[in-house]
Amino acid sequence: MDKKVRVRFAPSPTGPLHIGGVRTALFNYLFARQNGGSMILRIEDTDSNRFVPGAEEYINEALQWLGIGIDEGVCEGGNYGPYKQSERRDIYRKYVKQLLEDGKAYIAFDTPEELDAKRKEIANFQYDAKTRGMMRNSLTLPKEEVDRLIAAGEKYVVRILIEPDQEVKVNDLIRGEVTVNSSVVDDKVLYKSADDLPTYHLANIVDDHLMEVSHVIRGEEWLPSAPLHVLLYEAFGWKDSMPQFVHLPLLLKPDGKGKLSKRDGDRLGFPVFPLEWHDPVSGDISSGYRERGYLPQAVVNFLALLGWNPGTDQEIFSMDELIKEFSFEHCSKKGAKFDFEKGKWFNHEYLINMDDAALAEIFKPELAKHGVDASQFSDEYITRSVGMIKSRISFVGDIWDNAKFFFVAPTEYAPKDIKKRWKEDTPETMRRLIEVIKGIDDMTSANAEEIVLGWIKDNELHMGNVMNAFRLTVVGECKGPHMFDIAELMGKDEIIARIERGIENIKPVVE
RNA sequence: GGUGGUAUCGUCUAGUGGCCCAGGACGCUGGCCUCUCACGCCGGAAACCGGGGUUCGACUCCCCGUACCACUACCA
Repeated sequence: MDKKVRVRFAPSPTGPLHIGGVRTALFNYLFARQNGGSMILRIEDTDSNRFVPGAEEYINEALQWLGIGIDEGVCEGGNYGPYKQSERRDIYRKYVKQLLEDGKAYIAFDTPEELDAKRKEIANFQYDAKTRGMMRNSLTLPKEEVDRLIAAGEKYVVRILIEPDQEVKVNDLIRGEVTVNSSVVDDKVLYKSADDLPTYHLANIVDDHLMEVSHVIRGEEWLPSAPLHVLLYEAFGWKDSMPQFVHLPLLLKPDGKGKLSKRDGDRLGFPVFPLEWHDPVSGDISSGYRERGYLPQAVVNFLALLGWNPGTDQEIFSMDELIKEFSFEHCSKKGAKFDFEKGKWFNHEYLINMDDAALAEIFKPELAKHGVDASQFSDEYITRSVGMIKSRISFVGDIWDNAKFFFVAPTEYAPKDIKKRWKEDTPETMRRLIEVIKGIDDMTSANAEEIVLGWIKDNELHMGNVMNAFRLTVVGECKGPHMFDIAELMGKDEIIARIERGIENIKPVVE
């Protein structure tokens, strides 16, 4: 009885894909994969005024980066194309005509100015059964006049004819049945002759029907127009094959009120776009998760948990696990405030659990960016160094800050650590330490540690002071991995050289 | 203003009438570990919007109020 699952993600190419849109795409994808269905990418470019060059390419690249696969679309092809609405004019024209002929819609000549005037004149003005009798349309004008106006090239729109006082029921998989009285839905514009294009509402219904979409999974902002869509399916006589509706809760601002917007990212300092976006008109650059050093799996995982939960305590999910566990029953009805700190934590988790060698590959370009020739170091050396520091980073970009000492000897030493750990007698102690290290044959971490610590103990030196001064000369500051692990990896010569440089360059802070 | 939706720790959330004097996670915080910074481990503070019902029993069901969100374009 159930038809094949076919879902669509239908963005408008009016700018970069917003993170909320990404979440919608993700849920569509998860549901499609879970049910062995198809994921369609449809470009809704029915507003010629808002077209932005590059936006469509951006959408494709972003979805690809995140691993949200598309089965049918402009790039992928498919049997239900074209997948770009601006290329479907002929189709829409045919269905507009059908509606007109069936008396389900009518032609209206009211100009935007006339409508504005009416809205000012009448409180809560709405183009509907109560008001259309006083407007300029094919219901009030004689047929000859209508024909004359059209022939004269007068711009017009086609509006749906809504029967008042009908109970319209929208069945939503997350919210249950929502009932609205048709008297509050207006005679929406379905088609505008000015650009020979339908509006979203008409195009959406026609395309979903023709593309045999089984589930319309979209943001909650569409819920208020869902009754109109139901009425459109009825007007076309497609009620029986109408798709199942699912309205996802919105992504909200972290602070304050309202939907998450581009501005919030700028204001609060986190990306609201998956990829960096260069606005072709304003030249503005908006930061992206990818460029910020996020792993796509972490972004996906984080987004999935915004509005959905597994019903268990598990929080880390691979895409495959999400596909397996996802369900609308466990989707929240409530909008979710976007919490950047939690997103950061997810990335940290993914970085920590990442294979050291894989992380090293990601890090190599960063090395080059900082003027380090990666070929100077063996893969093993790079791999082991990132392995040692990965527990203290949240982003790919943090690797360099934490691991640079493995590749470049410190030239500056942290003043606050000098103050705390570099005393008058420290240089002498460090000279003695060099002698001790020179005597170590096997620099393996545990062995070197035993010898050095034994020396500290036998000479009744202060463990914290000696070790931190040692660390200061090698790392440049008092932080980082276990000292003897560092020493093992860098080798005896390099360690001794660094201690010598430290003795020469570090001057005690005199107060 | 109108219509619709939603309402559990600061945030994401579990909870589908008794298992809840409400569980997990992020963040915050005390401690342990320790040569440092992290990680890790052990602890802590922190919530059922208000009022009426229904019921032997409500975080859970109903109603009212309140708050918040969305929509209210020839944009999507």
